[in-house]
Order: sequence, then C-alpha cells, then structure tokens
Amino acid sequence: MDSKKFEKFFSALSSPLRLQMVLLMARRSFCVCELEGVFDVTQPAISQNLRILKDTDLISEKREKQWVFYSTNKEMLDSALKEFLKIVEAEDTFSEIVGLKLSDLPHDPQRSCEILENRKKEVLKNN
Amino acid sequence: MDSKKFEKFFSALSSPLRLQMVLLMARRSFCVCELEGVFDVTQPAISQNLRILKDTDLISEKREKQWVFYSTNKEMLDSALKEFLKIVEAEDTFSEIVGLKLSDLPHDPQRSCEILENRKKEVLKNN
DNA sequence: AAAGATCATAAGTATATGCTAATATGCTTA
DNA sequence: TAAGCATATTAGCATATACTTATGATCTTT
Repeated sequence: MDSKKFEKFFSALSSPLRLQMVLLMARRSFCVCELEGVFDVTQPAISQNLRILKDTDLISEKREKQWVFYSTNKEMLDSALKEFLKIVEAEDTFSEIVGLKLSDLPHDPQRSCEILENRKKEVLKNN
Repeated sequence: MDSKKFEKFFSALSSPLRLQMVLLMARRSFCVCELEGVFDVTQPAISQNLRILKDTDLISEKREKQWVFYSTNKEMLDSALKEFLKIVEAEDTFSEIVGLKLSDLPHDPQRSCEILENRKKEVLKNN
C-alpha cells in the first residue's frame, strides 16, 4: 500500500484554493489567465498550485497556441478515492502498520500496550 | 456546498501519522497508550492528532474504565468521499465558484479572460 | 528577429503545522 | 481521599506551506 501517494493526494486537496480549482476544472479546462480572473491571487500563485495538483496527477495540461489548458482528471480522482476506501477495508493494512497480526494483539490494553512497547524497543535496537 | 468541510477533511488525512491512525482504527478501536506503542511520537502528539481527527468526525471515542478508545467512523469516511465525488460532478458547482453560468463563459481565452477580469474588478468595487 | 503575451521559476516572508517538554485533568481503586 | 494511571492541554520551537515580488522562459505574430 503506497501510503505516501495518499498523503500527497489529500494534501493537494486540503487547500481552499486548490480544492476550488479542482472543482472548477472538473467542468471544463481552464488556462492560467482564466484562473487568474476567477481567484484572488497572483498569477505565480496560480501556477504554483497547478504544479502541486499536477504532481499528484489530479490535473492534466494541454498546450494550445499560446495557452496552457488545465483540466481535472476526474477518472483519476474517482479511482483514487475508491482505492483508498478499499485500503480502509483491507485485511492486511493493520499488520503492515503495526507489524503484528490483528489476532496477535489482545484486546486488553494492559497486555497490548506492553506488547507494543516491547516491539518498539526492539525495532529501535535494530537501528 | 460546504467546501470548508472537505478542506478540513482532506487536511486531516494529509498527515502521515493521522492517515496511519485512521487506517489502523478502521480495523479495531485503540486506546491512546496502544497508539503510543505503535507510533514513534510522544503521547501528547497522539492526543493532539486524535483531536484533529475527532473534529472532522473521522473518528469517535468511547470511554471505558480508565481508557479512552478511539475508532474510525468508516461509514462517515465512505459517505464523505462519495459526497465529494458527487460535488465534482454537480452541475452548479461551477457557477457557485465563478459566479457565472458555464454557458455564459466563452471558450475563447481572449474573451473569457476579459469577462472574468471585469467581474473581479466589480466585486472588488462593492467591498 | 523583435515585441507582446502567457506561463513558470526563484527568492523572500508571514503564517500554519506538528512536534516535544511540562503540566493539568480525570478516572479508578485501595 | 489519596495515589496511580491514562489522557488532555499548554507553551515553545523548528519546519512546512502559501503567498508576493521579481525575473526568466516560451510561444505567436508581426
């Protein structure tokens, strides 16, 4: 499971400006100067945020004459969110994070906390 | 459309630690001291991040004896993401952001940029 | 090739974020 | 009610983020 991919993905959508941009560009493609007219930030700010969105594949660009048109990758957005929901439900996500099978961790905090603390110390020792 | 709700939501999931926590607590509930044993941060950091997750309704808490057990609201997670996908597809999302109907904005950048710039100036004037 | 327009990049700065250490609160049980 | 845990809160600090201004690169058209 590539957890970093989702961190970047959610991070890209956590900004008011970028979220609005993504919603806008889901309807149709926009060039930078159009976006400049919609939002109250300078052109470099638009470009920088477009880059962040592009780095997560949330948008694509298409050069046309002197303009660069950006549009939201709706299929990607859809599949990424659905993939995330699958990971939430996946059986092995637990052990990938904890390093223990779910069944090997007792429900009693008094015991489970001790087990986890010991594991932590061992991991630290091996570094 | 409550855009701020999704900003907070995505922001909550944009941290490595919180993302892992959410995935973990989707499998079963955890008390703070267990989480402390899983992750390499101090107890206050755990508590602070739990609070952020709780503020977005991504997790719920349940007191039991001296412990507080946290677990992921999977239904909420699921419905929020699906609601977001609906907003991406919604017809009126565009005009809510731009203040213009999609059909009122020509595809030609030369004209659309001018229209948008003028709109912006008018809005600034009324403030 | 020069000028004008569109977009990208870089440097600088203010604010937000995420941690730690210290401390407070609250619950449980003797 | 006092002691002992478990958890929450606060203050402080280092880093990350998100802008602005200034500048650079690219493309079009004359």
